[in-house]
Amino acid sequence: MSKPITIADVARSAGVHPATVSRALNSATQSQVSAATVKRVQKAAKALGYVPNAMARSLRTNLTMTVGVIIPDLTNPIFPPMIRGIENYLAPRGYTALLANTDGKEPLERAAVTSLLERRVDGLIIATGIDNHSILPELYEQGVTAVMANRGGGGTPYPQVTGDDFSGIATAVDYLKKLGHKSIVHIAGPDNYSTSHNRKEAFTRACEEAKIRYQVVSAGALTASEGEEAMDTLLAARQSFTAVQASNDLLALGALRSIRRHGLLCPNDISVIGFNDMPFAEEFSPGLTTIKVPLEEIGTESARLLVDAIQNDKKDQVVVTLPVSLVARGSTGPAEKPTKR
Amino acid sequence: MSKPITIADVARSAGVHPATVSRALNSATQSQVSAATVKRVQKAAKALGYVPNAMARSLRTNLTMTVGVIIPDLTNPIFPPMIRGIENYLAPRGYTALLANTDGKEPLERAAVTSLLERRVDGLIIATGIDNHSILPELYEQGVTAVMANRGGGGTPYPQVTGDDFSGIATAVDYLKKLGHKSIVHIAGPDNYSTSHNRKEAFTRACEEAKIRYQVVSAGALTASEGEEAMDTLLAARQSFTAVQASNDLLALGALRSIRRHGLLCPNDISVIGFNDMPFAEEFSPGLTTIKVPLEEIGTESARLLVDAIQNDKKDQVVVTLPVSLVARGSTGPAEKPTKR
DNA sequence: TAGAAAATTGCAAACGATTGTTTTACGCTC
DNA sequence: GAGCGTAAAACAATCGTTTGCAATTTTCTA
Repeated sequence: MSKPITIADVARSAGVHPATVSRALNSATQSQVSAATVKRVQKAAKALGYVPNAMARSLRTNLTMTVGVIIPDLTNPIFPPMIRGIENYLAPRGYTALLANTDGKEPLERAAVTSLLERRVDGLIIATGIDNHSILPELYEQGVTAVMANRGGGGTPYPQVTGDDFSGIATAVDYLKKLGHKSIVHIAGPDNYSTSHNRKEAFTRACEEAKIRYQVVSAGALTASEGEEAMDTLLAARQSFTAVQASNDLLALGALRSIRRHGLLCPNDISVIGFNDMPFAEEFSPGLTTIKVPLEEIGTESARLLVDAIQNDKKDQVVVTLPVSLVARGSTGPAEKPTKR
Repeated sequence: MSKPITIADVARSAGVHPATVSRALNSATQSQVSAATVKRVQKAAKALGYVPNAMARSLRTNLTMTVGVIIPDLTNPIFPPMIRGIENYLAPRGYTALLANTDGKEPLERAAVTSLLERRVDGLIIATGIDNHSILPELYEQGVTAVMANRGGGGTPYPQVTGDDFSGIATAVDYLKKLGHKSIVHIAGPDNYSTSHNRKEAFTRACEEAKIRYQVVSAGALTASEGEEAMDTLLAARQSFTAVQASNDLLALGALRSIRRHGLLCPNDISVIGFNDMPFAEEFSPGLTTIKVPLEEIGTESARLLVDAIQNDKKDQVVVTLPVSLVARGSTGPAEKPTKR
């Protein structure tokens, strides 16, 4: 930031041409330079504290070795593990991830995408949930390489990586059924999130197949407070149900709060089961039974697909569905347990 | 990625010189161009789908409008709020944050810093805790603009933004004293983290001033499992204490687990109080009494200082200490409550 | 209406790397 | 010792912008 050392400075100091410095410092072209000069150049570079200018390089090579990651909200605990997975795959391969938070708002998402495209990212990993806005087709048309993580492709043939929502929900419903529950409720998220939509669909299907009485309520957003509100209205209506399956763990958390606030006991009065197995779900009170989604693996796999698409110019739509599993904790128990109510 | 539209294409299409396009599209220089041509250029740019190349621009202007953010571990829940604060300040000012995870390991941190410097970030926000490694002085010597978030400057005069560890600990100790506790334990983090160190110091000082019997044990890392282990050994030694104050909430969480596993009750047998008020601390069982640190504000403030330093070339060491407050929840209660043990 | 001032626009040189194409130098063979 | 092949280094163009300066046009002013 004070004294910018360029390749020309190094060249002068080593007594060679800039082109030779460039070749000597790049492992792919080092063979074109005699071992002696490589040594000399490296020494000079180190002595001067030369730091290559990635922008100048990218301008010339048309490669930024940079990947944009678009997420709705970093404070939602399911994302950090995904990002970790992404970075774990990317870093050893020389790529850097550029994170962009969008709060799930379309204008912010547009701005983020624009900013990333201006920076000429080599590709995009998109994890924001909203399905129906127009960005995706636009991107696809522009020829932008991208992968969808934990969301659908919004009509585009982009590769997708998700957890297995259908089997997860089926497992949850089955588990509740085995515990003796005969009437259960699904707290769904907004329907324009592909995961919310899928889970809701999976739920109704699973219940019908299992011949269990069910009911679906919708929360306005995937947050604890929305979950709490949904449960409040459910309890106020004094519906008869003994278990709740929520579209994600935050909604389930809200449900737990509401149950507690109404003086009821979980799981004695109502069992609750979430989805995702977000960090700290086991610390809830009671510990949350949920469907474990391999979040970090979703990240890794997305990154893998993206790098593959970038490097091999692949265009085929791959859909990777990762297996999920039930984690039983304290928030679920047998129905009709002999208790007050 | 398919057809790169450049400023020259726009110029041709609008029938003007590239320089005019550049000026017409940049709000700072728009005044130098007639309103009519601005319109024409903008229309042409939109029609062609022109996306400016940020790298070419940066190369010329020597400004990337980019800030590097170095954190040890994104999955530690105290960081997402900080990052949110940073981005909230940065985004409206045209800056983009580049995140780098380092896992707290020095080699990874070096690699991250290198990568960021190659990308010519305008400045760095550093939130990794380890105090004694040599990167900081090197950076300072190189003239790199940086701000320390939630950590010390490691001997450099970089600006710092932290929560008020001393008053926070004092408040916690005072609170425990008022509850009647007469012997308390501090679970400290690694001593080379400036916050751990400060909190430990603050603790011993506060206890001595309050004339309370105290004891300090050290955890190997700031994780729940280390906290659990520390508490295990404490309980195994059957020390006489009625309250624990942990260096951060994760350690406190570990303590809660250990207490539960030993068949003891919190707060009846032992009170626990954490530090940070990380997200979901209130969901623990019992809800964790802790010292609330304004994490998001730390982020905002760090970003503010950094942008200030970048734009005004400031070099003075500012130290911002933000006020903290006690949040009382279920994990603390009166000492000597008439209960088993 | 000539001439000067002001407003536009065009020109061309950077910024710092990479890389295809020479040029130079060296070591052999015959 | 001339000719040739090859290795090593140099040359120069290029990537897409921005911006100081010059050239041109427009707008005033007297």
